[in-house]
Amino acid sequence: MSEQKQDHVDRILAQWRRERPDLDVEPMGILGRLKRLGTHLGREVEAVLMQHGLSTSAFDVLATLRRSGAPHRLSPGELLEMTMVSSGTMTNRIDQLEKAGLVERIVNPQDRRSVLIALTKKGLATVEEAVGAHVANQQRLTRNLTAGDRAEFDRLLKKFLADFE
Amino acid sequence: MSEQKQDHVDRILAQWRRERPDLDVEPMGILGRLKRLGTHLGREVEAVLMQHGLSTSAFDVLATLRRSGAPHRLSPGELLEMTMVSSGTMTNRIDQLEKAGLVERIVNPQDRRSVLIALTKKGLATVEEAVGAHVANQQRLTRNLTAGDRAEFDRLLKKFLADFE
DNA sequence: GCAATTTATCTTGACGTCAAGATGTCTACT
DNA sequence: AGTAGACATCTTGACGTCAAGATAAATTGC
Repeated sequence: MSEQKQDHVDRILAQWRRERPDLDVEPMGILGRLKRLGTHLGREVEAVLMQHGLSTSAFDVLATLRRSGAPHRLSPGELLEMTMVSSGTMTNRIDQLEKAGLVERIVNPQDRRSVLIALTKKGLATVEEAVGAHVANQQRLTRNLTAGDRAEFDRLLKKFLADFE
Repeated sequence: MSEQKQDHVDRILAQWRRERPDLDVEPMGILGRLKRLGTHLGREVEAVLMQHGLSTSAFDVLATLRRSGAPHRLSPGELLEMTMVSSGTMTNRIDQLEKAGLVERIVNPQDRRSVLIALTKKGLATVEEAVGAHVANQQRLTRNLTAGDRAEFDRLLKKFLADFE
């Protein structure tokens, strides 16, 4: 019972059912909602991080370094493994953060092919502040789901995600 | 019971719990999985559309025109309402599709500020073919979820999405 | 009718991303 | 030692996106 009101995606599906009744659009509903939700959430997250002078990309790198624990140093390759981006993208992110004085490249005397990316004092202070606001924002964004909804949603996301990683 | 194995996001959360036990990271798990899943799904979708010579962006516009029904014409403004992108992005998408001969701009004699974007014969043929492959791909991507999972997942997505639109 | 406002689309410049390949370094084997 | 291959990072060029503002046309109010 208590079918929710027709939303944007329902209208899209209704158009397809009228125009192409041969297609099974149930998966399209799920994937369409997932994509729209991701876009909305991404924008909400970005808005808060921007108040701390960070893009989502920049925050991702700083947060990865921070949660790796002291001394807050990882190689570009290690950062790459944790962030689903290409090597070129990571190089670019590190360049920007270095220009902003939030990380520094430290040569690795053991292996001169590689470098270590280290949080600077300023980078650590910035990410510590930003992560608090970010987590509070994430709580705000999920507060309209009940505890049961959140648990069930997370279970389904984890199961679905497991198909791809 | 039957807790699933630790995944990438679980490892991130474990790091945060060790480094910042003061933070409540439950929402971060949900939002993190949602983002990663969206990235994976986006790449899978793109791969199939590329086989038909289309980017996801291009397909979105062609599909919006197709499902609007004959004569498959909408103004840029109408396309904008349905696609969550900025006006500059839509102009660029239409430019690319026009160059490729998949749509054409038709002047609107009623209102010379606006134009109508129409699927060409080639555009219609392309999207009809692509949408079949796309829907089949979406079924493949969701086939590891049970019917019950899919219904529940869709319910939660719809409820969550409603907060933002 | 005419000016001010609103509407619809397009332009510009900046940013983040990727794939492909270049560069420099290390390792293993001869 | 020397060389072939593997490895780690960076460079390049193309693409899609956005915010902000430009342009042009329609509408409203006087």
